[in-house]
Amino acid sequence: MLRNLRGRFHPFWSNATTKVRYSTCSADDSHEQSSYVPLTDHPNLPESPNVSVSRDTRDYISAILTCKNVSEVGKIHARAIVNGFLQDLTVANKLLYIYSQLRAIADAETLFDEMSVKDPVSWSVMVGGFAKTNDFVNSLRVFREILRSSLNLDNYTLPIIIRVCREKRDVVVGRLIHKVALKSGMDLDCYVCAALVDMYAKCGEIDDACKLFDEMPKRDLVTWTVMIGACADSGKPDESWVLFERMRNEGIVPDRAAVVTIVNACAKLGALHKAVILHDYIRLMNFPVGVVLGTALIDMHAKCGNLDAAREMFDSMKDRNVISWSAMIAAYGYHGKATKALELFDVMVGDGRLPPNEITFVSLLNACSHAGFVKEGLEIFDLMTKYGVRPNVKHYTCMIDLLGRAGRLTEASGMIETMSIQKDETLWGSFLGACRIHKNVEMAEKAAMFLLELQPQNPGHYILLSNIYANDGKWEEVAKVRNLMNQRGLKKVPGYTWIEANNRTHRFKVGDRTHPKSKEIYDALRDLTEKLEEAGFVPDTNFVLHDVDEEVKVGMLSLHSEKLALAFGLIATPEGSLLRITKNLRVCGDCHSFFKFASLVTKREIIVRDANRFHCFKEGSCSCGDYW
DNA sequence: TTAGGGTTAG
Repeated sequence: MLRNLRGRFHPFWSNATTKVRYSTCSADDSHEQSSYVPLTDHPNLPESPNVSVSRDTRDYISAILTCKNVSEVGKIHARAIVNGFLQDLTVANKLLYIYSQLRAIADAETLFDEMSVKDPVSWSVMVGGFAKTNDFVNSLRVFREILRSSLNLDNYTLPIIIRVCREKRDVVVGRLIHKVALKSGMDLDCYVCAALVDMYAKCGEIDDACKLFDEMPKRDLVTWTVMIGACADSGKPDESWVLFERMRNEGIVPDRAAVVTIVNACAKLGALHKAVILHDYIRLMNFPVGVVLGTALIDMHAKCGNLDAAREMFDSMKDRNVISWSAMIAAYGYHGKATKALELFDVMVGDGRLPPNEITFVSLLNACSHAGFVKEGLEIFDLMTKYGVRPNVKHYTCMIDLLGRAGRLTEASGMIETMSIQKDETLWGSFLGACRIHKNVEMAEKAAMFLLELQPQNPGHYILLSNIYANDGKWEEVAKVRNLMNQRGLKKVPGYTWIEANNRTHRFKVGDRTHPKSKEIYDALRDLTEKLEEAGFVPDTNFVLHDVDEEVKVGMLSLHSEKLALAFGLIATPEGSLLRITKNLRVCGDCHSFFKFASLVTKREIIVRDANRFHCFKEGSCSCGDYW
């Protein structure tokens, strides 16, 4: 834009560099040198933009702020040059700012380079301008120039650059910047601290995030919101709920972003009762339910097991975007309702206004995979390219899952071999899972080798491989894998199961004896196991070695956290009522059969939330369509 | 004059 302005609006542009002009022109003599020309009458100026400007700085500022596009800014920029107002840092900075807001970073950069005098605001705006266009390299470059200069760090630039570290997931640089800021002796305000907490949390350093949050003398709404989201993202959504309550007790009223964050945390918690309370609160407070909050509510209800409430929310929304549609399609998918997911997709594309995106297709393929809809899944996979969506590794993973679960291992293997994109551990994990279900040791070995190469520090892969060998009676191989795991100092971290009973959430881990009703729980489990055995339940020995370390601790019984939660649910809720168990692990085959028999024997409907799907056990059947 | 937080999958 500026290149176009040269020579067109001011003769100086055509025969000298701007740097010379600025170097000979100080704030004191600017008017004298530019011999003021009325803004509206200068012969070289184009038609007046549709904004009111005057010679006064304040008028320039307000005129700049009314600009809706770069062309309008360019016209005011030209007038500022002509009338010598570019010497005014307030005007120049505002131009820089508006260029960066409009993502015209090249124009901002040209102006910045031409400014002979710059203040901290100019630098800060440039750091932010590059960050806004995701040009993190240049954003960091400008920030480094600030560090090298005599300029002081300030509370405006720091949040921007910390955010850049967050986006790059670069906690090393983020931590370094934090240290430099502390060393400078400045007081870090809420903006900086919120950015730091968020950066640490998104980089997986939740302990650092918590420490900083706890040490803050004062916290505002955004800081609380960041911490609530951080807990949810790091697998502690129950703590998000406690923090939200604490925040409100301190008199801080949540805004829409905070509400979306806690709704998201509640979705991860999978607590039906809390979901109801939260939605009631949102209605009571009259929070406008726009697209974002509406979509978060769809997701929350669905993940808390209430598919009808999710659909009701979806239907009530005035505006929906591709995320809202994808969330509803995904919800049908992990509830085992592939037909509904496919129908909704047809409605979405039939309307034609919202093209499906990558995630819509992942959700659809997942729905097909969980329900065993191989033919439909293959059709959807072919359809993707028609909508301009190129299959990525996640789509391929769904396809491997789909074909693998259906026992079409050779086809799945062929797809892996011919795909041109990089294979990741999830893809191999999916294939390995299928090999295990269909007891193909040879293919499983191959997949496991790739997995161990990709993630040598993941104990889950070693356990899976040793279980596959154990299944095949290859005890020497089992010992080798176990030894390798021990040599590398790897131990499987036990997962937790949550169950909601009487409006409270209880958490169990394998062999847990910390619950106050522990004795009753174990008695109930023993009784139930006896009844299930009478009804024909045989423990699945394929999973004997699963979490073997914990099993040694609890003796001969395979007390997985899921089973403890189920036993607690049976004693804590009235007979005949619905049981909802939400968890963060894959339900193993043994537990899956255990739930199936339990629903038959206890006449209860049991809903279990797995890592990424729901299983609804009713009178000995599972509606999820998952086959084990 | 410049700054921080929110929605879908895996």
